[in-house]
Amino acid sequence: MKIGYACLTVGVPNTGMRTCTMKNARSERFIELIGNNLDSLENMIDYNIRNGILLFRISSDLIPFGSSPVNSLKWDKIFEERFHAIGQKIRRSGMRVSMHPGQYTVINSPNEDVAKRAAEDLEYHVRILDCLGTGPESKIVLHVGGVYGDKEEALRRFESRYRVLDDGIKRRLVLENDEKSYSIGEVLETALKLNIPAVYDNLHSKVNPGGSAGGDTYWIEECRKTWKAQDGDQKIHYSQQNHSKKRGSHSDSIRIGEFLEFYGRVSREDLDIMLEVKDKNISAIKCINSVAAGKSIRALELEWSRYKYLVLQNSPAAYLQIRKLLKDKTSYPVFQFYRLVEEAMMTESTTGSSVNAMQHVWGYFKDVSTEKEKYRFLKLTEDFEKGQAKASSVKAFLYRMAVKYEEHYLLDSYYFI
DNA sequence: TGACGTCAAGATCCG
DNA sequence: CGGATCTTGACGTCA
Repeated sequence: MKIGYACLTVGVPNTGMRTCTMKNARSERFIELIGNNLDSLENMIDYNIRNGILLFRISSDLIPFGSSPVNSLKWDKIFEERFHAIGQKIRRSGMRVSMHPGQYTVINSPNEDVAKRAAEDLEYHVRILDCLGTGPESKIVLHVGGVYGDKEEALRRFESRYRVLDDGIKRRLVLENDEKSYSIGEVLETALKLNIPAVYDNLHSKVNPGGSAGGDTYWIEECRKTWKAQDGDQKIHYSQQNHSKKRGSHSDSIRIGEFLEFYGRVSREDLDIMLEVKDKNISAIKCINSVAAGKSIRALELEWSRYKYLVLQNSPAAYLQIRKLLKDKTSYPVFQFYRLVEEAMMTESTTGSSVNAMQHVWGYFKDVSTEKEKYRFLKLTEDFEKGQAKASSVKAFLYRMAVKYEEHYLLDSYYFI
């Protein structure tokens, strides 16, 4: 059982994907960007290994214009060794990586040109995974596509287009239900017919349940039948509704109570859960810690070191409660811990509590900073208290200080995200 | 023709 | 000048 996250790692330096616009699309630029992106990928993989995250989706942005004729670079050859080194880390750690072309890769389009580009895009994704040397359990997730006024016909077109895809694509391709057009029931029908593993997405299914009823456990059980031995463990997507956005929008963070309720119903050793959530790795660690019974409290102390100044900023009351909660070193009060963190995140910070947190962070620099820096901090906090400066400006300054004085404890903090 | 979603590049504004 | 903030780009479907 693995829990993971998609594409980007938040709050970790040098993990960003860079790209360029069409008008800057030149080989030299590509080489520079790909080099940067492979470094970022490696940093994300390293981070995942350090944090026990063994399920990860690699961003499609790894190679700029990777599936476009604009990029004719032999990037697989040029960066062969880099791919190999990163692939080795993935394989040796037992990490399972996947990819997921976006909503614009449409294999069943009536437009032949669109379908052809979609197939090329799938080839691009396969090439990345092949370069990394990952096995057939390393999947590429795809949606069925559009409806075009005739779903039967659109499904038939998906079928015929699928049949002529390369075997290299077929051994990795898996089909996911979407929130608009193809419900999990419809996806399953096609998946069974074409022998493609089906990925159940709980939120998509809630928004687009299709005709037949059936809950999470029912559909996961049905999808399980489409996963063969060589496909690896069954994989699902899990996300939660963002209540302040439109239906189907992913939440900023995973609400732990809601997750554990779901997990309690569906969990099994041979099921992998890919989280789709805005705060990515942060929620992944939260969920991993929460389902690990009897982990050492050190795991929570590590989490506390990342959350504490953010909690202090929003809710000094929660801050004190968590400190109390973590006093008993023989306990593992993971649920209460994350509930208190969530409570703090829902609390609006006051000017006073914000300044208090800023001063706690400043404490790291009090003795090492220059006079100019001391003055700057004083001025910034005064301005903030008078409403003449934003909290983000003060925090940006504190972050630069943390970088300059290499305060790793602070650099790992969620306070700056 | 614009909304949809996603992210960063690119442009512009501000002190 | 640097940092913060707004706009654009790249993709295909659908109203």
